[in-house]
Amino acid sequence: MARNSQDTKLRILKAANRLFYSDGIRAVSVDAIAEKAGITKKTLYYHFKSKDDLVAEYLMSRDQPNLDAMRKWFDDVDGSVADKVYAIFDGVVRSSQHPKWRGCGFLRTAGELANMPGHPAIKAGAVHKKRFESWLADVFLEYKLKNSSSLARQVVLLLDGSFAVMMVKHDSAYIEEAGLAAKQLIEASL
Amino acid sequence: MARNSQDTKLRILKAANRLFYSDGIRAVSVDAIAEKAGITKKTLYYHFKSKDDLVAEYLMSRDQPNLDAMRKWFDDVDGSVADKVYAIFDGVVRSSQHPKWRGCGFLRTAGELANMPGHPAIKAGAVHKKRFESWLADVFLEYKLKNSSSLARQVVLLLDGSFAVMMVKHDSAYIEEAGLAAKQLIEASL
DNA sequence: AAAAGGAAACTCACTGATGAGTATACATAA
DNA sequence: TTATGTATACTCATCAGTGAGTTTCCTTTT
Repeated sequence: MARNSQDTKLRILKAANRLFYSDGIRAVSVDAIAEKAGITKKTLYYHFKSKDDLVAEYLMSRDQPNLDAMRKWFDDVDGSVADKVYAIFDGVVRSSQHPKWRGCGFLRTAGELANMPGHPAIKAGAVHKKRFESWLADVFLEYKLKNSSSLARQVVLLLDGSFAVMMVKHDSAYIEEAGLAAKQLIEASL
Repeated sequence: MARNSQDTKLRILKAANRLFYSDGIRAVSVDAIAEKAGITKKTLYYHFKSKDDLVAEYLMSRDQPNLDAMRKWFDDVDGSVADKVYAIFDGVVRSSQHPKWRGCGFLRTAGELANMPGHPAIKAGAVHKKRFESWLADVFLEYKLKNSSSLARQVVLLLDGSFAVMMVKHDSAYIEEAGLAAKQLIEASL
């Protein structure tokens, strides 16, 4: 067994990632994560001071990868800004086909911890959403759209709306509909 | 203590309502609900066959009241359809000021139970969202808007997007922004 | 170069609390 | 007296977190 701190910590985080995203926060025990990571619970507590701490680190570790995925979908499509933003929604549609897809981990975690407003995991979610919104606003500004920051918020609302609706009705047509609405709002701001 | 079945069942449901909505599903124990209702756990299990059953009934009991609130906000405002729909978002803004407000119970429950796709509580959420969407579509049809059903979906997406974003960033400006987007989309369909 | 020491990374086995659900019995209204 | 409704007191599983001790590896001393 690797006696390398970074390696072990990463394995724990990876196990936490899979289990928390798949089953939720309170549904997953620290024992289950330790077992999945192939270490004992005490070792887990050596690397993370509490379950709450682990939850927060789990979400922080998702910030950059999620952002990168969105940007890639945007960048990889040729066309107008509206088309490129629509490509983000299309990327989410494709992701949602995967059997392990469970929507947005940030939103689901924040919803589950709604009675703990100051929880670091919720802050991590706020940071992530903010970074995405800022990136969008910058993009819209580059493309010389009117009301770039309002528009960015509206696109965020539509995207998170897609995630929300998908939790209840597992029908990706809603994501497409949100993409169309986003496209329309962007085109009206040209 | 009232030995009236309906009365007791209602008290249990009321207690479940408050606790589930406030703290989430898995964070609330059956013991806590029984205590809040002023009965013993055994009595609770006499009226509900399991915790899952109670969760489902909790959400089903919220369907009509939530729908009524939305309709009232819509009806109580004079103006164009766009104005009346905006009033719904404005109603949510006002609700969100209340310290006990925790967003949409249907979405939060569905998110928490995302690993149990067939759970009756998620079905109850789907029914509720569907009824709201259908009502909106009917309203838009009455007002002779183009693409009434698409438009209804877009408004639903914006509203649920508001709930989602509010879970993470407690800033009601997002609800207003969603309301403005909804207004704009509706006006474009006149 | 070899031994000693100490810190870092780990395990085993446990605690006290709490979880969902139940066996049995008693009370009340029809 | 019988069905309905309620209570006391339990079961057994699982929870987050910990106490005490062990292994590995690197550094320092001789």
